Amino acid sequence: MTSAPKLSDQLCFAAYSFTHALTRAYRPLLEPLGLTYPQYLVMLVLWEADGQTVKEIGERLRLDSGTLTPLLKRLEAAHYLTRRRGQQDERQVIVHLTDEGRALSEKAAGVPVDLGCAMGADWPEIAELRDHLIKLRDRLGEAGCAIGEPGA
Amino acid sequence: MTSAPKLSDQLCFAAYSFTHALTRAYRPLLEPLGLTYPQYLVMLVLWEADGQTVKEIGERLRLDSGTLTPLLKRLEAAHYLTRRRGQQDERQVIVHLTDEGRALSEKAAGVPVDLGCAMGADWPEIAELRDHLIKLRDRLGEAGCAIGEPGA
DNA sequence: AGAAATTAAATTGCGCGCAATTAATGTTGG
DNA sequence: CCAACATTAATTGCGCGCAATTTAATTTCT
Repeated sequence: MTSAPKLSDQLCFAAYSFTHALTRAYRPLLEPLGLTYPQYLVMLVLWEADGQTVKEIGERLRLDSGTLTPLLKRLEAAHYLTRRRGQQDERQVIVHLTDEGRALSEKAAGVPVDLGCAMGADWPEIAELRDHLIKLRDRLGEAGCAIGEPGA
Repeated sequence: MTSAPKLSDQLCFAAYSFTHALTRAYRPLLEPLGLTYPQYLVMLVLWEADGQTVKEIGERLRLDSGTLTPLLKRLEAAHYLTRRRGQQDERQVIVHLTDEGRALSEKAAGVPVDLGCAMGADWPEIAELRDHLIKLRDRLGEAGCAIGEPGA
């Protein structure tokens, strides 16, 4: 009875330390590109579809404007993208890749390959892991378990 | 050929967003205890074994003194622990729980249960997930794949 | 049309996480 | 013994992540 409840903490720490190990592994790969890992995620989103609003990028990455605004300003200062107010809706800011930002995607092509290699890249296992993580993440988001209420 | 390499990025983002969802889920549970998630991790380590050095805590949690020193100072200011230089080796700082810090472990007993509940708590699945994450984390740490060298 | 509510982004403040450096203590080798 | 080296924490600087607030633009309701 005393050992079972700890398991969720152990999973959480495993995820926590795994994520930090990941961003550490990405660092040397992304440094030549002049990107941090969160900046790389934003570039991935834009490479997939250019011209998104801050809100759209935030929904994709689950980040808010408090995180994204300064991050996007840094990417703008690095000349990888531009930020312009939408003309039909002046509230939103539309983010466009520059030529340099678009070109970066080719230099970044090797990154996921190297990363997969560093992880051992057991492909089916990795796909299964990803699906479990996403399932649990979405379940946490719904918070169907009276979270916030003190435990019995 | 274009879809396979993206998989590692997808796993990384899954882990990244899962970890953030986790700390978000912990927040309302830990707030009544006056702890952040990293602070909770430090307390877990000390509840397991009191009187560890900063280095030992850091090895356990994979954090360095740049992160731990200010964090421990906050926990000291909250009267959950004390920090004293070791007498046989003045370089190291030994961290001891206060009575209040020890007592906190009882108030925190419900946290992993609530968390497990919020995740759906399919126990065997969670154990498997934890083991996979730790295996990949440790594999990344070894970096046996010429990481840091630009990809072909 | 005009007031109230809503939405989007920016701003502020705080706590990590980590690289790089510094300061102080210990250890080792000549 | 003492100089070179190693180890432990602390410090500095920067980039997230997020809660809370603010500002500006748009929508909605009457």
